Amino acid sequence: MKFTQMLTKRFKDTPADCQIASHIFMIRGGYMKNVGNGIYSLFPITKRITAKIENIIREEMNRIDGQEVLFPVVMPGSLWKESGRYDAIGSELLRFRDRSGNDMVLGMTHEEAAVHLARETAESYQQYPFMIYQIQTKFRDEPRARGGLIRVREFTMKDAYSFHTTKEDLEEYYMRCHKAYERIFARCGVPEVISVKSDSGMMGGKVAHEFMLCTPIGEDSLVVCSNCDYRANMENADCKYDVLSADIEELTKVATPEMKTIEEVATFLGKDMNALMKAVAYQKETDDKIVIVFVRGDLEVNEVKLRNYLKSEVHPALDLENTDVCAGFIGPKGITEKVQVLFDMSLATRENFVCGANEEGFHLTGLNIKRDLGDVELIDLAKTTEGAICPVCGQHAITLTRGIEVGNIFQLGDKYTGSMGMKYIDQNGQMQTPIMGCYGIGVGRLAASVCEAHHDNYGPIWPMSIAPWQVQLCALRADDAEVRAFADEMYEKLQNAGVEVIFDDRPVSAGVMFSDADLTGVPLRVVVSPKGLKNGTVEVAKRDKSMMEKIEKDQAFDFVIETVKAMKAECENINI
RNA sequence: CGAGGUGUAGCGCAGUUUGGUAGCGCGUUUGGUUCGGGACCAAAAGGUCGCAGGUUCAAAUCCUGUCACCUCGACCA
Repeated sequence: MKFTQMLTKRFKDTPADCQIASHIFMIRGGYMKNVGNGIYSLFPITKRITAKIENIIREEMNRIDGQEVLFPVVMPGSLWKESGRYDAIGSELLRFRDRSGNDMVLGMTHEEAAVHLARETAESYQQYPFMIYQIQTKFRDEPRARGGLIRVREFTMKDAYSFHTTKEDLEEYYMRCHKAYERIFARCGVPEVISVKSDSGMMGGKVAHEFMLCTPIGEDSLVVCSNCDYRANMENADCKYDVLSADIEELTKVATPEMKTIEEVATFLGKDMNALMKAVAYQKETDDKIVIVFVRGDLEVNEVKLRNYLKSEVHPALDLENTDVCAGFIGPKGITEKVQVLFDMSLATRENFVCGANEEGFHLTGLNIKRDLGDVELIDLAKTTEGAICPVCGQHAITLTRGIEVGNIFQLGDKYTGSMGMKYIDQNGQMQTPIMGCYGIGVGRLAASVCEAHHDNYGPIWPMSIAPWQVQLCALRADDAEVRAFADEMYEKLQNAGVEVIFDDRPVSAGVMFSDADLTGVPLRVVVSPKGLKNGTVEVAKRDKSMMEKIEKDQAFDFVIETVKAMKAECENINI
């Protein structure tokens, strides 16, 4: 590709709306153009990167016996009504009507389509197991797109669906897929991507993992044990606590006028935050009932755990009028029966809690759960914290970090095959429901994540495996006859040798050419200049600055070929 | 959905307080001089100031509405 012929434009100034590195560079470097909220057109440079990522994904999916298919982007709503998700999913599912007035949806994921495709096709146990996948456009009407390609509404996704006759077979295949994902991320130049135990969310199913690139700009909070290999998304990280023993005190009512927040009460009574019992109020979406969650004062409620326990969407309760609870002084003792009350596990860790007295201006001290409340069910509903106890190894080794979710895998079980009536005939001639797994990777998000992981102040540093081109050939002074002739010949020879070359043949100054090359992020750069040719050399440099050499011009071609080959091999040298 | 912010040339911005008919830098085009880290000189093109309505002799500027985009939040009773 010659630069002079390419549809591209770069910007010196950081666009006003960009906050994170990948977004800044991908706008400044002319990688993409915003079309609407969370919707982008991709320029050739980005299409080349995503095509390479897609090929790596395709190779790895095929390695685990995946069969590539293509589902439709637009589906009849009736298909989604079969699984129940037409009504279960909120407004992120874009619904519309066709000219006949039929309900239609834009595909945001394709479990329904996968079951639809397979259910009349895989009739016999002999056809199992199998996996089908596609690489295709998804649309999710996200409440808030952000960060360039990190969170968009329309995006390309690889989504795979496996079908099995036994749980053991699903579990085994799930692990194969886990390994394939590790290979994909390693080959794309981000071997640091980790898998964490995750909540299955709207997908349903029990076991799920997310693949996360750890970075401060990540949208998810991750819980990582620094002592063992326990890793989980904050959303469903298990909690474990030390138990503090103490002499049991009397239950006493104390005046705490105007003390409504945990901090105020703790300070006023001279107690630690963890001696308080905090009440957090929620409203269930299913029946609008108010739920009060009691949790230790130093902890926070994990709403995902709460949602899963209640099997209902929950919202912070803003209005406690007409509930008979005394805002600011809510306590478990003598609380109104109009609300549902839940107790977090953390309340088992100590005695003598301070809690609201359900009376304006008063709290109770010395609350002993067993003595004062009887046998109450303690549920794990809290968020874990930095330095907490690891639920696996038991050490105080929990650390919190943030991550971008670049992929996920789920064991779905029979959620879709069951609801959509998929059956096969087993060895005994009996009708059975197969079980499923599903496996996704966001292609554009992965590209942006690689940029997040590999960039410097001047632009992205693409790994050789997914770089838009392998070599950037810069002709400094393309108007110089000798330079032009040498660069033209080098371009020709490299192309003939199968090397992907972007040839900057513009008559621009060195500064412009180098800045643009930095933004392009091609891993190997060859600079042909009058000065160099006078000394009989061309310059060969790596984008990551780990190499810069002057090579005899007669040997330059061979040197570049060898270097590209070595850098490619380095990307493929993974031990998974 | 809640709060805050911003909409003026392809990009970055000034101008809005105090109404007077739009400007700067980058980029683009043309000509010339330069040439190894975003060169210089000269000339030129490019904007119904997000949109709609209102006030006024006069609106980018004031008022009302609306749309779009950005950031934070969606939890401590």
